[in-house]
Amino acid sequence: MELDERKKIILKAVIRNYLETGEPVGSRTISKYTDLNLSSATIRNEMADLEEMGYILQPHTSAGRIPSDKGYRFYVDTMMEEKDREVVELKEMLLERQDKMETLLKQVAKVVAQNTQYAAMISAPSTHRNKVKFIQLSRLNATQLIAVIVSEGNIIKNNIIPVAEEISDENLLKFNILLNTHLTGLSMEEINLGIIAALKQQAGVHGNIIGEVIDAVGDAIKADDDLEIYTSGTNNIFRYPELTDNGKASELVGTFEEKQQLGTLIQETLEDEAGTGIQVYIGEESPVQSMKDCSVVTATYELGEGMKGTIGIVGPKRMDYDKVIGTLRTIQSKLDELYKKD
Amino acid sequence: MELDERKKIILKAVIRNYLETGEPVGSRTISKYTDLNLSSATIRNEMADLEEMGYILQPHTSAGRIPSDKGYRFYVDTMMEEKDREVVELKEMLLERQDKMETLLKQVAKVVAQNTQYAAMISAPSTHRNKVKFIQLSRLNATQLIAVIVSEGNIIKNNIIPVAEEISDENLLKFNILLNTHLTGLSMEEINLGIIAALKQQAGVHGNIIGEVIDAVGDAIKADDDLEIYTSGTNNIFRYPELTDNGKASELVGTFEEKQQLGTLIQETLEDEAGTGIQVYIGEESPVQSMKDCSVVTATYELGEGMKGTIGIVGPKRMDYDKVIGTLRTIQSKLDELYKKD
DNA sequence: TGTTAGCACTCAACATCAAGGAGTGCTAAC
DNA sequence: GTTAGCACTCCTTGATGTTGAGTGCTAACA
Repeated sequence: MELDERKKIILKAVIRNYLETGEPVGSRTISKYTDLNLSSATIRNEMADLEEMGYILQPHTSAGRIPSDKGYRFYVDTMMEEKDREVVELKEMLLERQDKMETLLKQVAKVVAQNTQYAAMISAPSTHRNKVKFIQLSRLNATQLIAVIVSEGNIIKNNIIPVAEEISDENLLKFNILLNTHLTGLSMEEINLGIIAALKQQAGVHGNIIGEVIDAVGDAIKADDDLEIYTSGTNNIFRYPELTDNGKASELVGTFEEKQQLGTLIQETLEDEAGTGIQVYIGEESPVQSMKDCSVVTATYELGEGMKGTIGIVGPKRMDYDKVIGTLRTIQSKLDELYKKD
Repeated sequence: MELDERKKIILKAVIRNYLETGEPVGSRTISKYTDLNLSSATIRNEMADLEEMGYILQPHTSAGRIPSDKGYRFYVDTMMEEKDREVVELKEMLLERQDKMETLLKQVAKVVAQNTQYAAMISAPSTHRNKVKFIQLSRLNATQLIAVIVSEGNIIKNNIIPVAEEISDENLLKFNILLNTHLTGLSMEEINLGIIAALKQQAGVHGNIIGEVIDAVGDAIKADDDLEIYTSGTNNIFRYPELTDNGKASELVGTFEEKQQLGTLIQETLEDEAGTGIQVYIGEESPVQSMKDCSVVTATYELGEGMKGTIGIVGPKRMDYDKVIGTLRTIQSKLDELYKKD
């Protein structure tokens, strides 16, 4: 069977109505709601077809129809074609320039959650392809050095390095020059074994310390990998009974607190990124188990120079996709602007 | 009326039974449960007295009794007298020495939550009374300095300082010596206007920059105040219907995510600290609105030298106070040990 | 051939009602 | 002071009926 024009109109009407009310929608409603001028009986026949085709389903025999995952998918796809540039006015949107990346991200998550009334999460931009901008070793005391590593985007990392023997001021200065000349401007991937060997050689007798230092630098960089994710509006899930019934709330709250599983979502988004960087996971499509009853919309944002992160919105399948996608687009561009002012 | 010995026994029996079952407990149950050898009728009379005195209450006319806040308070107080040193075996307790304070705290929260099956939170130890150990200014580029401040306990803070005019290497070195000689060993409160004025004077022409630097140092220290709190096991609240019915879950989850309100709890605990550093807030006693239906047990822990933080456990009023307090005691001593190995 | 009116049917939701039972308060007897 | 007995309360549970929204099917219509 084919999804002809009339079926499409009816399907959209069913979905749109369900998004608004959250109640199963019947044939009579559609008959009045659309301007097709068809009787409820005709609509019923079409709806039976749509059900057979898997776009809608009945919670029980004598109830109206609700969209299936496949139905939502159809809706999202056609909707995204139609209004690709819908601008959404954000209430109380205040994203000031923040020194601290952490504060900025928390703020973004909060704004997104408040505007959409769904749960929001945001991952810190990966520093993966980031370049080292500045390294400094200082002596904290006889047995400890402190390494400060600054990368593009002014992400600062510290690490305390224990050392066996004391290092003279002279050597410390030498190390600093050595490290900065050799490592500045390199991305983390580019610091390979060859460079490390060369550094060790030039460090002479204190070569072993250079080893420890490089390890520490590696540590500092890896530490960033262990997903910094901020969430906001987790409690918005309680607005939607279908997410919180039957103990589902517990799982979802757990996922949002643990953040580990959110990482897989972020990962997935970053990997198969489409043109606009916005993706919609409906129900079973979601890579996260606890979100099989939700829809998840993710967007990659960019703070320039490959500093990519992900924003995610989690809500019921009957979420307001228009608004959510619009909000994410707006946020994307706001973040873009923010960086350009730099 | 007086709370005589028999009444105490009955009250305790009621509470203990209610802690186990979560159901209102009737006179017949108590008559069998205790070894008082009293008939249910006698118990009934006593229970009527206890209700009049406000220790227990009836959900409805023909139901058994449940403890009131006052009842719980009595129970907790007498219980804490009796077994002040109960040792609780912690399952899977693995607190390894962690370089990163953050990782350690998250781990503690997780261990506590898993062991007690309640929601747990932990605040980072305050660096308030902490002493400056090391300050270093470095030049990031022509217009930016980076300040690294290390305090006792190796808490590291960074701050980027924008500067109008470029500073020579020579001056930078001078500044560093100046800052370290004057500020090292001082607590944050001790850095007063007098010292700042003296520093500015000695800095000469670049005095204004010193001002900015001090401000940044202040910033770095204040930044720590904005409560680093980690939570774990928030979803444990779903184990207890009395915490999640009627939309209460939403509020609680919100509180745990926002963390701001948890701050007041932490604050309160740190302020009126008793001997053992453990406090119990039952129902209305809690300073946090959303926890008026919960009990909260908090404990201050110490990582030596005035580095005090707070651990909190949030659960239903019918929580297993014995176990919770035992767990907190154990954690307290483990953390103490951990620091001593330093 | 597509559309529609009509009708019997289904089923969740809701209200009503009775039975069961846990527990109480009170009274009178021990 | 303690206890047995009894009437009473009120939640809980399950059964029963009613309502209403919505369906599928059929036959008639354009």
